[in-house]
Amino acid sequence: MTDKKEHIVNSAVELFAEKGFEGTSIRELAAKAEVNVAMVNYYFGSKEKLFEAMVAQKAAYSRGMIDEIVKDKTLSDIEKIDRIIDGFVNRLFTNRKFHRIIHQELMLSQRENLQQAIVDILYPNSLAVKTLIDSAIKKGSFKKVDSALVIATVIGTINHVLLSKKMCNKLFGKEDSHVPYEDPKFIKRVGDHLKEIMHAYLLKN
Amino acid sequence: MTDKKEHIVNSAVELFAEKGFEGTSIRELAAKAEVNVAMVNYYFGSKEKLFEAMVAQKAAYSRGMIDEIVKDKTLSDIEKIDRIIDGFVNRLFTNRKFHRIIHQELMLSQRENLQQAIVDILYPNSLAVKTLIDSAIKKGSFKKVDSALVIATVIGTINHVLLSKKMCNKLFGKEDSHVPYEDPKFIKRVGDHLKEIMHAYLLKN
Amino acid sequence: MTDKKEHIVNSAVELFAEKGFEGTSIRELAAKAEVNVAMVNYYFGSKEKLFEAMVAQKAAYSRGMIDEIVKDKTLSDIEKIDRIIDGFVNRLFTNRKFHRIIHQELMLSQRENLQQAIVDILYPNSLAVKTLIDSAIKKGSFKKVDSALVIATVIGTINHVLLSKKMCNKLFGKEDSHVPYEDPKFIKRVGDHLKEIMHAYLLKN
Amino acid sequence: MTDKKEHIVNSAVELFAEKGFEGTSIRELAAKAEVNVAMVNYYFGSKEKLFEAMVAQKAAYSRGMIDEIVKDKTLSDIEKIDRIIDGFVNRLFTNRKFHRIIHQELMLSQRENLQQAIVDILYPNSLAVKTLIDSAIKKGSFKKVDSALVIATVIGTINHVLLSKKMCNKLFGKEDSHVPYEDPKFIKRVGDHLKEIMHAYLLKN
DNA sequence: TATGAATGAGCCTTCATTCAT
DNA sequence: CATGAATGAAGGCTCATTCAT
Repeated sequence: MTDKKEHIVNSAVELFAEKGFEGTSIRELAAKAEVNVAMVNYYFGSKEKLFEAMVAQKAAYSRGMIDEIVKDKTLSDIEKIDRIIDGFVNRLFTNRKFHRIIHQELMLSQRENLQQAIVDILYPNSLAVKTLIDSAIKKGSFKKVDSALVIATVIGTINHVLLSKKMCNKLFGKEDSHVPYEDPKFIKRVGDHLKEIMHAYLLKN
Repeated sequence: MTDKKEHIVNSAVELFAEKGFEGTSIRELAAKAEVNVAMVNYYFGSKEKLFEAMVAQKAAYSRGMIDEIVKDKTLSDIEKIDRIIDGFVNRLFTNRKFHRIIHQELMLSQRENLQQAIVDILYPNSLAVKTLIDSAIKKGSFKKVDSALVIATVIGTINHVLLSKKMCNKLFGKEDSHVPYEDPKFIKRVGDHLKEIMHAYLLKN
Repeated sequence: MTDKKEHIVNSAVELFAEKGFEGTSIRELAAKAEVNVAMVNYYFGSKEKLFEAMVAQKAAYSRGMIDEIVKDKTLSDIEKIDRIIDGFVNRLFTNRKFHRIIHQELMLSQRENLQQAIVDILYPNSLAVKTLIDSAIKKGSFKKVDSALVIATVIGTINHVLLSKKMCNKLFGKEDSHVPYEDPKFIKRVGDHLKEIMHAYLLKN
Repeated sequence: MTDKKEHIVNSAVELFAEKGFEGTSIRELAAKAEVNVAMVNYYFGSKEKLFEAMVAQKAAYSRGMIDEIVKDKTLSDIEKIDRIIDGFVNRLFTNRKFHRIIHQELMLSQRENLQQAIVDILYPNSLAVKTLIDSAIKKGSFKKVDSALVIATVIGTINHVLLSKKMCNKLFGKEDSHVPYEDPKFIKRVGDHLKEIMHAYLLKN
């Protein structure tokens, strides 16, 4: 991919995350990427196709991680859960702007086919986690829990924390200028919380 | 509030939830509410002020519930948590369209002052839960946990489930036409999951 | 129809005749009609629908004339032909700008449904003339001629003269500034020419 | 002229005839001619100059034919008229796409200098026919007719028939898929009609 | 109070053209 | 000689809003 195309995509992530799809104008986007307004259509064909191209490119980060962890025979089931939690926390915090876009898009009923594409990308992750837990339950290493909802708790917790800087700072007693999402201590704290919850919830005492 | 004003606000909730703020046009809104296009500006002054008015009106539902539960001296701490979980599940499922809007709004950096208003509305809930847990920890009835993140897990889990009908149906093995958010069994299942998690996490074994 | 709508339609006739459909911009059109650019879409929905509305309105002039002449029992067949020629000459010269648009539109393969509409409007005229001639042939008052092509000769001759002022002036030895289409002598000349031709062609010697 | 240049010109004739000058984009044209978009400007300088080049090249076909017929001493005056009619019918039917463009161009007031060029090309034909008829009138072999309008009738009739396939098929009772312009019987019919008209009109009985 | 008409700004997109190689 | 990339202008259209009644 050429430099300019990539530059446009990166600017798009920023703006779409801040203002949403309809709230972002091509003029604004071109200004941020320092290219001509016509370039966006030249490269991507339309605003919507740029959006799709951005999703296709940036979504790559989410693939594969979970599978590798699940397959790893040196890890116990609960260790796998811990690794998966760390994996999600790191990826969602790192790619939080893109993740915000995905989040918005899933909520809206516009652009149905894009929604389908997103579901197709995210679903395998959820399924892999569910399968892992189900098999651990069968083996007797985990308690009988609602395996399909575990992933909702993990990702939901992270999402909720990523939702609003303002809310986050207020809850954790930081001043407004603090950026919790780049604070390693805070990131660790979220991971630890999830791991403790899951240990308590999944492991037989 | 006159009938027409309320009618407009209700149409606004529907459309803003489906299409977002920028994605919803006043013409569309007026058509759905079956009023004149000029009516919206006449009543509310502007599209943005209609949005704020809608938030102010619909947000009322979320106030008070938690406080009553916390104050109730006939309940144990864990019973209070159970009641709070049920309260959140019921309210978020019932008002899911409005909740979606709030969710979107918190994510975007547009309309800063509205964001502040939303935080001011939601924060007391979070604080009350945190305070409840902290006092239970002090009393020794709960384990030492990260009290500020408990609320994130509760609301985050619910939100994640409410995010996308498509994803939800896929994860829970239902066909595409199923509407999980109106299925009492599904709602109960989410509440049960959260209560089990919280019991395992908060209670000393 | 409101004044403004009619004003826009009239400006549209002028501009479309001079520059064609694609060659005319809505901004230009709005400027000529002294209305806001948004008015065109407000009233007509789109540039194309304005075009169709204009055709529908202006096409009315062409209906009925021929039928009346054909039905008139006080006229001989050749007198009817003469009247029809005069009718066509007058109408095409008077409405030459609109006629030019119709002419252009019939030539292009864009806007197929509009083309169909135009054919539906014009065809009855052609058919009525053909029927008149066929019946006169049967009666023995006209020679056996190719009745379907007579209308082509009448309208084609007028069209060709209306095609280009420049060409016309050159052929008839007038200076470039002359406007033949508003010169009654010239109009009469064209009518006389067609009548002489048709007399010679249709009447048995 | 190189192959590519000619290829572009030929594609231009097709597209300009179907969609008009403004309705045809350089991208479309380049796609049809299977050359780079920059090629058109590279070879011809601009879209307008391509148009002029196309006219200059394709207009050649119309020159000379009439002169040869007029000069031919073995033909009578009316035979010359017959030959001229056949010549026009054949040429206009064969080059009908290019002719359509010329026709459109004469009608519009854009591109004045191109219009002048077209008039300069077409006028000699008209003049030669007029001169032929005037001399025949002087000799007494033709009736005293409006010689300048004869050419309008001949070309106008052919044009009118070439105007719209749809209209033509309707008038001549053919189904919509029929292509009258490539039907030799139909072509002959138009020529015969014109010759009969001209015989009746020009010859003393 | 209520509304159809009207407005100017902005939208996304496409255009003919030019540039750098 | 040829071309993919790039550009500024203009295109048709929709927007939230205001006006006149």
